[in-house]
This record gives sequence, structure tokens and C-alpha cells, in this order.
Amino acid sequence: MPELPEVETIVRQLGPVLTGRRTRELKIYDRKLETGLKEAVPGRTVETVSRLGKQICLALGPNGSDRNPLWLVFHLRMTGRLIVDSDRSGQNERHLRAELVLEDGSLLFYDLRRFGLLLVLRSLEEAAPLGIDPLGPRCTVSRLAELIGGSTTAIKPWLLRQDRIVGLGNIYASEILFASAIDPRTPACRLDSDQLTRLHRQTRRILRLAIENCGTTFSDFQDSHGRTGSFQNLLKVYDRQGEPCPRCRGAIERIVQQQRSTYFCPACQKTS
DNA sequence: ACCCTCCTGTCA
DNA sequence: TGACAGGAGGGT
Repeated sequence: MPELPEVETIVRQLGPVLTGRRTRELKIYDRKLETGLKEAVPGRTVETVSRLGKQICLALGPNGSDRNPLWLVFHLRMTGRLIVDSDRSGQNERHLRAELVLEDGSLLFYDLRRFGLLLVLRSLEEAAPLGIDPLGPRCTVSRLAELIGGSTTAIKPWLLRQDRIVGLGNIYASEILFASAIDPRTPACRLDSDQLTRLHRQTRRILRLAIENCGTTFSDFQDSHGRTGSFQNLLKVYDRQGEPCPRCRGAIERIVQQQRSTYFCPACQKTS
């Protein structure tokens, strides 16, 4: 469900709420999430809450029997939610999959479809290999061009590859390509330098704007207080097939690429 | 580069 | 009933 702006929203909220609090226990309610390392969780302090791509990372400090730090990594996938217990009213308790019990309260992991992940790691290096963060200093136009290299994959599915650039998902990929006036079917390696420049600039602009608006809510996204974002009001093409393009008034189209919907304006978005 | 799969739910 | 859902790993 959540893409980079939604995950960033959650991390910014959880940071002040969780930092400095002490862990009591990690309870697992879905056997898919079972991990032997959960026994290492109690008696630690939450030191930081951070985002790694679309993953939410809690750094836990040492405890009495282990002076090494420990990482809790959540990936919400399609329908995961991280909710602080004081905001749990309104959640469907049937979908509660795990609970980080703190000395005073808890952090609840709900996940309707059960695609989400909860990892307990000794080192963040064990997390999935990731590409560059689009909002980070390493994301330059030339780096983007390097990452694309000779890939003939259509640019829209290319943007979803987390081993190249992290954080983009189905909504923002369509929105970014509309803002960049690039046809989503264009082979990535055929983008010219103007298009690459626009793609780079619009990626960062749209993600920042979405973060300012606390992300996008359709049906599933809620932040850690169980609230919704507002960027859905600013979406130009996503889920708008048949509606007029905000730029040219032509009809927005929906196509399928790699089994996923893509929305675009065939008049405004060009191959080159 | 494609197809399927993992799950559960909603909507036409 | 079938299509679809903001993700991603695996197989061919």
C-alpha cells in the first residue's frame, strides 16, 4: 500500500512517539511472521525510527544480556499499518499481526492481506538490496542515467524496481510520468536528456509535495494515528481513466503493464 | 520480459 | 462472479 511519502509520514510521526521508550516483548499473532530473534527484543530502548526505501526501521539499543543493537524492520507492502495503541480504536482487530509491547503502551502491526514483513535483524545489511533514495544526495540526473543504462524495460515498470531507485510505487510512478510528459511505455534507455532531466526533477518535486500532504489515501493508507493523507486530492491521472486530462482535457487512459494499472494522457505524454 | 503467487476484501 | 487493489519475490 504505502509508497515513499506514506512511509515517510509514518516514520516522522513514530519517531517522537517511540524514541526513548523501552521494549518489553514482541508478540507475533501471525505465524508467517514468526522469528527466532524475537526473544532478543525485550529490555531495549528505541533509539531511532528511520526509513530505508519503503521499510520502517526501529533501532533498538543493547539490553542486559546483549550489548549489540537490534533492528526491527517493518515492510507494510499493500495493506500494512503501524498504529500506536492509543489510536487503535477503529482498527479491525482481526487483522492484528504483531505487537511490540513497550513499558507503557505498544506499537501495533495490522495487515489485512498479510503481505507485510516484520524482520528482526542484527544488522541492516541483511535487509533487501536497495537502490538509491530519490530524495537523497546521490540521486542526480547522471546517476539516474547510469542506473537506467541500456535497459529496454518500459520506463513505468522500471521506476518500480526497488533495486534501482527505492520508494516509488504504482501511484507515484504514474503521477511522476504525467508531470514529466513522458509516455509510460517508452523504453527506459530511449529517454533523451530533456526527458531524464524532467523525470529527475518531477520525481523529487512530487514526492516532496506528497510528503507535505502526509501521503495519499485511497482505502488502505492510515498513518500511525489512524489518520489519512490528502495527496489523493492532488492526483492528476491515477485512477482517473476516462476523466479529462487537467492539461489538455483529453481522456486519461488506463493500460496494464506487468499486470499493474498505468494511467496516463496519450496526448500530453510522449515517447520522445 | 513475462507470468504467477502470496492473502483478504470490496465493488461493478 | 470476476476484476481489481498503493508490493515484491520467484520461476521460466
